[in-house]
Amino acid sequence: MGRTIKDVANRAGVSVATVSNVINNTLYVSDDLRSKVMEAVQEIGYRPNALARGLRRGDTKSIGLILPDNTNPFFAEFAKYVEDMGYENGYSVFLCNSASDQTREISYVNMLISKQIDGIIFITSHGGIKYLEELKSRNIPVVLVDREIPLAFGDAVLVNNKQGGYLATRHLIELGHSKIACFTGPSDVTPSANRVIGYRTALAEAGIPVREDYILTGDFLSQSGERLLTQLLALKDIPTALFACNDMMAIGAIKQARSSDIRVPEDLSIVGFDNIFFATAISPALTTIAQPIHELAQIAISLLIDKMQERKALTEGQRIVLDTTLIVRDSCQRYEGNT
Amino acid sequence: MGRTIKDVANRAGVSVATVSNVINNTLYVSDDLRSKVMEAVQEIGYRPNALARGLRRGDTKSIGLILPDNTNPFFAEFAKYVEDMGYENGYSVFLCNSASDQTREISYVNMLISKQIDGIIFITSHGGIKYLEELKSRNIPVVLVDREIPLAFGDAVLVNNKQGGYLATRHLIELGHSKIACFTGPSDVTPSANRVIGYRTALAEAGIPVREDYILTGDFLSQSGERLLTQLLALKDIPTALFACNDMMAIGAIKQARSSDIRVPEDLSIVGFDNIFFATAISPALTTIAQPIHELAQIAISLLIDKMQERKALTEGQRIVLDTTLIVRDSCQRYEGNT
DNA sequence: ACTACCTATTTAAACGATTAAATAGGAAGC
DNA sequence: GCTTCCTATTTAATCGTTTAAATAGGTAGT
Repeated sequence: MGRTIKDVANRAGVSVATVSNVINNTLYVSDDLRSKVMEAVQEIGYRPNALARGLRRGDTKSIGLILPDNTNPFFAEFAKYVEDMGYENGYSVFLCNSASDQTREISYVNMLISKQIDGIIFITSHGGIKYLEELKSRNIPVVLVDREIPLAFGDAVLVNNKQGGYLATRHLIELGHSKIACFTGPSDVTPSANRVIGYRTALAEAGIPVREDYILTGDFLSQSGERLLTQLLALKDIPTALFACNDMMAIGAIKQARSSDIRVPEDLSIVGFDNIFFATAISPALTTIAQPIHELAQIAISLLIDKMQERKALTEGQRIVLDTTLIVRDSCQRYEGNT
Repeated sequence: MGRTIKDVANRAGVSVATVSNVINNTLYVSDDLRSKVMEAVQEIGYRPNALARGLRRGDTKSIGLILPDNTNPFFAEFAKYVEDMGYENGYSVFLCNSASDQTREISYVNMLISKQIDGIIFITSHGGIKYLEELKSRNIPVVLVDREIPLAFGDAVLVNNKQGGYLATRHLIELGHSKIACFTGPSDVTPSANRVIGYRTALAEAGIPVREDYILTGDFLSQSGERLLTQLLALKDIPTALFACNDMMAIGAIKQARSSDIRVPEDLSIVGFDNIFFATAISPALTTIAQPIHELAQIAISLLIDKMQERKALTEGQRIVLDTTLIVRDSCQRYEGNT
């Protein structure tokens, strides 16, 4: 027993067009036929084939969400909001972890194009724009999130990372620190680059020379926070404060500090970035820079939905920048030592 | 300019069948035509339309992943493994958060059916099997994970939750505790129900009477751990130990304990369940029951892939149960008080 | 030289929907 | 009663593939 529109039509004794019109409410259908159709739909448990429908209509009500790693609470939360708002608007979302690997990003973009998704939300880790060009030429809307790349088209929802890095660093300076280290992310990922710029700006403003050996490059994962802290402790002149470019590395650092008998915040003050839930759960609770993640996701998806529903040629994209805020908790302390 | 197989065929001066045969390597095509086709494909940037292909072939290389909340690190990790192995096998995955809401689960199942996914990995929160029946009748493979429901068909990959609950509780008993509370999840979710059974078994075995007022029901979220701990502290006879049915609630409890001036583990020993990454990051590091999450995901997806590729009528499903292990960290202490 | 048989390629029929265009049947106007 | 005009419904084209069946062209066998 099939379950196609034709089966419904046969059973109800009408044409497929009528069934379609009932289902989609596209044309007037008499009450008589309408109820016959609905009955037949129930009886055989008919459910429209979205492939056929999409092929004909030219859309799929599916979107792609490409991000580095859904396991990072920041992205997890973001994904959840996107999925949630997508659901409310009738879209399903493909989860695509790029693992910050460009090849994989490209491969996912191709897969998504092939699957005819209606739009993409993209938290990229790489600067390349070749594949974005292709999306443009196919008129597929894209919203770039969090990580800025020179955009030929598409909207971008960004966080003011420079301001965030500045805020974090200034907080430490105001607490009397001058030996402030920085854990950054891979250099071709703009968010952390900008956070470091903010860091440098704050130091410069305070007349504190930047020490390049205090700036260590990690990969945003907790383990690299551990590793970098060990590296930091091996320096001759150990810093008294640390700005980690994301919370996961900050948490890794705290963890490593604990096992290295470095007390936080007594021996080392730490500021993170992201304000993930676990920043409140660990001990000491992490002082951090909050990204407006809900707003970020909300804006991203509604921009995307707008574009998807317009259906006209894509226009030059918007570029929205959101501010960050400093959240003071227990991982920082006034520096009392001799400077 | 279109980008269909027909455009490729025209440009290469061959029929669409030939193009298709080149692309899919289905029939022999002379080197001459083959290279002409490949060239044309490159030139116009052709990418097969997966809708049309799926419609014709009867599969989509997409699977659905339904789980309560991708924000919970346990599920996040699970999702990541699934996505990863899916990717390696050419499948894309739809992320579906049910928020433990049955209506939403059903609605997602319908959506997925409509989108013609090839299979579903389902971490359900509810016992209903109506929709599973429909999947069966449509011959869509399902793998149930972690949460057992009477399964008419489909495979199930489970964790021995009774054993886990038992292990956790016995650990506390061996440390000398007898007043042991338990934070459980919603009652119609089997994993926590089974964990509680394990808890009761261990108590019974040690001859400790079960106190029903020590068993509190939460919802697996960290906030409910906080709330339940407050509730617990309001009791006349405050327990000295706590078994939380998942790590998130345990973490919530630790957080709340901290702000209630209850020391962990000095005043209260806590065992969690799941062994999420953050169990190691918080302080005190959480003693917990580890679920073999990687294995769980790995088995789930490979069972699913097997079924999807067999393409024959679904057989009675397998039921695989994995064991848990106790991971001792710093959140428990020997009870020295007078019993 | 004619049939027989391959083999490389093409033709055309699906797949399951949507929808523009065609049709049939009634009501209304004269 | 005949045309005209609606309106409810159906017919058939279409979306972009895959693939079974048809075809054409060549080689070999006798």
